[in-house]
Amino acid sequence: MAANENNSFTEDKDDQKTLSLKRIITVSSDDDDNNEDKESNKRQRSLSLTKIKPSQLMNKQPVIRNTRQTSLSIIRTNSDEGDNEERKWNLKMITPSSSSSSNQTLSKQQKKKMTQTKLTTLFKQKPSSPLVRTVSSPSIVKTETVTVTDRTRTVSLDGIDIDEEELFSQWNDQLNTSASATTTTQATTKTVDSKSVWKQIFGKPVKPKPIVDDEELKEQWSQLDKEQPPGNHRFYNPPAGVKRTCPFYKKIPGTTFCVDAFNFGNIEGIQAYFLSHFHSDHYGGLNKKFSNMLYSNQITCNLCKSQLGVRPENMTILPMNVFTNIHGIDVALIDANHCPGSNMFLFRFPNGKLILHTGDFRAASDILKHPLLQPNQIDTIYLDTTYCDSHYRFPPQDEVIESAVELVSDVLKENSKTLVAVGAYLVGKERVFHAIAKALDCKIFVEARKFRVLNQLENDDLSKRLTKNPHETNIHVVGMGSVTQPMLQTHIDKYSLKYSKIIGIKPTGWTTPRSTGGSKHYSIETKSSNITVYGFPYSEHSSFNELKFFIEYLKPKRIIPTVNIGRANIRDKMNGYFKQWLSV
DNA sequence: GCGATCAGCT
DNA sequence: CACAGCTGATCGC
Repeated sequence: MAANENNSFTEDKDDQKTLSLKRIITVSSDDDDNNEDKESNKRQRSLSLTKIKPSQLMNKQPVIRNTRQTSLSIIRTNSDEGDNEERKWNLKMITPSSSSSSNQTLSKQQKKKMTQTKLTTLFKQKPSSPLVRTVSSPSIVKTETVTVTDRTRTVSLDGIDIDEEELFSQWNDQLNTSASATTTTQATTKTVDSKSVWKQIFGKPVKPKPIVDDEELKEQWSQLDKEQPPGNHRFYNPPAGVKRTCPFYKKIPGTTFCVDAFNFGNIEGIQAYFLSHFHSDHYGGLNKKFSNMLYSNQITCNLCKSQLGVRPENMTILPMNVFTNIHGIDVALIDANHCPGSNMFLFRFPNGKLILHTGDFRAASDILKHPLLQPNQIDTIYLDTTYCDSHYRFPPQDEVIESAVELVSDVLKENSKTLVAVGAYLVGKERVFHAIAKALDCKIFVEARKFRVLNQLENDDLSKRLTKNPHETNIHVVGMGSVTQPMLQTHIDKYSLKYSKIIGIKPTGWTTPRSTGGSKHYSIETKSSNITVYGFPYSEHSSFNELKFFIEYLKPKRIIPTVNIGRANIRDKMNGYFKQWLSV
């Protein structure tokens, strides 16, 4: 297909024709859920959101609040200067056509098969979970999907073909060296020299592009500053009696969609409520009374039902990696590499314009290889800017996991009567304790609620290693907040007959990596005779350099950050980064 | 007695 | 800090 061969967002009717159209069949739920839900309801109180402290509102940065009018986003000039040709990519996406047919007479199995994509192993589809089976489709929703069946593509610049594998391995090398090149102090802030990377990749320097401030967005942010005090907008709640309104950055302009916005009741003009993943600061406000239509992936919908009691008729499960037409806009879910059941949303308008909402994500070369994500094609990116500051550097997840596995086996070799407590979120950080359990070939103890949650993540090997019996294994999963000296003491006291020592593993991106000379990526946070707490720089958000590469590769026209946006000075700083990245 | 929300804390 | 909560208190039904 020829639709994506140039930079602009042109309409191309042929595009639509060459892609195969498939229809998802609505399957009604037979509510086969068990009574475990009742038990989970007892835990509801834990799902409330944290509010900002009054003291925080009072004493922080009053000057900045009232004196700075700041902008946040940028528009890349994409106009018709001749210089544009310099940066023009030639992208080809080969999409073999397949026949479209009526599904009315197909068997259940065939229907299921049709909703699945044939991408590479990177984006393998899992079979539907039995927990929530409904694909609710009220009449207003069209459920035609456009299936992308091939991720083969070639990238060339000025007639030179680029080997994508080479390109991405260059990036990985750069990221690795920059992550480990930290000194013990925070003295050097080494960031990757993108210009040289791009020069290596393309064999010649790339001309910088002029960047223009986005006045419209500037205005939207300053409006928001007037409505809300500086601080964390994600947790902001207005004074009693004042209803909080949905901020602009949670709405997708030109649509009736919002993303991760459940704290605002019925939002005016919104028909479709998208949820990117099951973390409380994103689903906050969602409960069984929810009466609109939520759109998310299978895993997240499972969790919304079992943990929050959201009714299946209020949820539409969307398939991964294909476009589904919702209220006239195509939407594709792309794995976000954050927690299980996390996805990004790619919205495609009838005229071809693309908007990407990353939700929470960790940028990786695998994500950039996705056939739906290509350079110079995206208009606006709503970006997870959690670690958008140059001092946030951490190693690739695999390396950190390897370190954790090594540490645990070393400790167990030295003293087999050691209990290993691995910190995790309700959803998130699974790879750490899973890898340890796989290496030791042992089971994983988790509490009853977490047992249910982990069994909904469609990970068979993980599921079969879980146990609710703490005596069956010395790998225990605990909440991240429980990985402290006193709480680990309490924990080991319960099992003191069997264990003489306990180590805590705290895998969080806030742990700055420390150069220990080798490949060990951990630090000792606290230590006593029988208790040691280890911090591992294991992050499920992008590091600064990963964000940088992500943006430098995709080159959107406009960036709207979704985290750390409560303070104008921080927004200014991020805006400065965005300008640099887009001009490379 | 239950669920929802809030304050405080990590 | 910010992440993604957790615990305990209070309020409405």
